[in-house]
Amino acid sequence: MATIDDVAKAAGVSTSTVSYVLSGKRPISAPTRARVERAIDKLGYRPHAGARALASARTNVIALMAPLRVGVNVPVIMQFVAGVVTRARDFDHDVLLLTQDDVSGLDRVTGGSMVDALVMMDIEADDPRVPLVAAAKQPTVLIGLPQDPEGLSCVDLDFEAAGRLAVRHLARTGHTDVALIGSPPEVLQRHTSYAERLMRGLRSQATSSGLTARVEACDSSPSGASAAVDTLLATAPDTTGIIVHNEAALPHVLSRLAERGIVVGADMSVIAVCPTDVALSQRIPMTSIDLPAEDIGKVAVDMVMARLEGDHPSETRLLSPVLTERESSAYGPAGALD
Amino acid sequence: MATIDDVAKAAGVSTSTVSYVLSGKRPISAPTRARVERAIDKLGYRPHAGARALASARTNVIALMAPLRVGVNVPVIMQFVAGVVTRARDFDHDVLLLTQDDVSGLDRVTGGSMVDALVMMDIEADDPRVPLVAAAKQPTVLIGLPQDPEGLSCVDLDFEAAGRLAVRHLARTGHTDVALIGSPPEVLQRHTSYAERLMRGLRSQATSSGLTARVEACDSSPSGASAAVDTLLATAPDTTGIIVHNEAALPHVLSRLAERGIVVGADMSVIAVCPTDVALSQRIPMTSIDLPAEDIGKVAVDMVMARLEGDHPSETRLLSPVLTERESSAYGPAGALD
DNA sequence: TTGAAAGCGCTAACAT
DNA sequence: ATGTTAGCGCTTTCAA
Repeated sequence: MATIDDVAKAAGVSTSTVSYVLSGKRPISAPTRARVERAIDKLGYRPHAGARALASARTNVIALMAPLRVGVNVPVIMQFVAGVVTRARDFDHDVLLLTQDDVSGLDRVTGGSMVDALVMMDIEADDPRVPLVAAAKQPTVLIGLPQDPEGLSCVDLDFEAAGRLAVRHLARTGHTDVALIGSPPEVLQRHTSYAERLMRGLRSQATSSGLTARVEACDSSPSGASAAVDTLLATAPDTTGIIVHNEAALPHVLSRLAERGIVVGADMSVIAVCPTDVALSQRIPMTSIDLPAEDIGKVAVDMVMARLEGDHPSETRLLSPVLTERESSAYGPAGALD
Repeated sequence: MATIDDVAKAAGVSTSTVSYVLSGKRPISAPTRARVERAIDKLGYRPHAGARALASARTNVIALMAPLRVGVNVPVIMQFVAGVVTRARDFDHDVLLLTQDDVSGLDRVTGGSMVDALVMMDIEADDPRVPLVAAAKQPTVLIGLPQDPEGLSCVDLDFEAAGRLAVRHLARTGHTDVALIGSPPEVLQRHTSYAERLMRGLRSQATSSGLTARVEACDSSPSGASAAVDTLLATAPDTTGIIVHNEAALPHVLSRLAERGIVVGADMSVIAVCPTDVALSQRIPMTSIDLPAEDIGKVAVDMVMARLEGDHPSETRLLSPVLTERESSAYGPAGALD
């Protein structure tokens, strides 16, 4: 491998000149620059990442800590990851992938200066990783919210607003008895923040809109989804509006409703909270509140890069939910209220 | 951040002693080792990854190039990724994630010495990435097979054997007219190797077992799956055995068969080629040939590490397919033949 | 506009 | 069993 000295020699300049041609951190005359550039690609020169990191204290790598457990919303996670990786490249950074159950990985990559910054997904209310990254010298952005986001940078869909929006929409379209079919019990037990935030918004809006709102946890399996639907209809037979916040269970919920002879979009209004592509690939196009997973991943990178450049303060950004009406919802028993 | 010199000072030894305590590359007396270790965790010392890479020409990072495009078998990809990441940690390596459409990333990470080795997924017959990695100084393992695997390290399920195995099983259980519902047309157009290999095995076995075998490409959407089923039953109404090699389409294929009043496991035998967890999460437990995605990811790492250590030659490892009978298959019109 | 040279923090050959 | 020291390849002051 050619080194910067080889390039300097070949171009008849000093090593620092080559370095500055590469970094653009000081003006270089056109002819010099040309000679250096020619030497660079004649030799196929690539700066050595380790040497660069050692000298500059910059790695051009960010860490992404993602839940790699198989089974839970994998496609959605991939959308976040894709957003992060794509945007990182825009900032000339690569992505080091860490898994959730490798908490010691945080120490390793931050302490060992392997990365310039971190993005962490799937934050729980009382997440053990948060104190670790708060103590690290690298800036971190969380996708999701811990209990106390004070002093941290976070980004997520505003799930509380999404809960309110969904209920408000159902209320306005004449529904009086609504229900949430939500995350699997395990997710709730871990107090994963998005699940609880959505429930909070839903309950508060139900109260202020004067609706009854029931909540069912829902295992993502077909049988789990069937059970949730059956329980719901047994205990609250007057329900005419369902909010589904569980991508994996959604198709099974719809199947079960169909099996029971309930026509979605007529007898029952169903609003999904999920990425748009998921909403569109169901048996009928779903009225949904978009979970813009890829965008959130990109915003996370934007935020972490901003903190890396200037001394931006930490901030929490909650993206406003957008509801799009499609074919799975209709007016309820009370009719139009607007 | 504490440096190795700080540690040496605190422990009253030389820097090299600290280095050797860390690497275990030469014997250290028990008391010395103890003093060094105490100093290390008193200071919270972490070796600087860049410095280490510069001095040792080892990064302890491997690159994983994975298709991050949303939509195609994402959960299965995640299983491969999980296997790679997990096993890499066993070798004290981290994983740098590259995406397929970032071909220049290969140059960047190899030329810049960012990684010790590479694992590449989703290999196409004439993959443009293959010549690049073949020229790199880092060893590479491909998950999948290019047209000409000569001189390359590859690992995959033996899809050709899987195709044969599936057909042989159907033949033995009395089926005479079988069909493949396979990958989406895009995948076939890219000549993704696994799709073609499975078809080849299926056709050759059909010939030697004297069966008729029809092949349908199949878009992963519900409507694509319905169309494939409908076309199949229209053009080959005597079909009693179907092999499905398309995880995403599988549930929709089963739904369509059910809609048409065809009872899977009685009127129609269906064999799925997919990870076992996918086979088990269908409406009925599927007879399947396992795609051991996580294992394959692990083997890929094992192979790449072996090449990194000794001077192992390149090799291609094809894992033997295993068929497990469950409830989706039964004897066909010709009855038991064994 | 360019060059010289001092590190960055570690590893490993060479000594003892 | 341990210490000394010469790099590894780059960035960035300091000088010109």
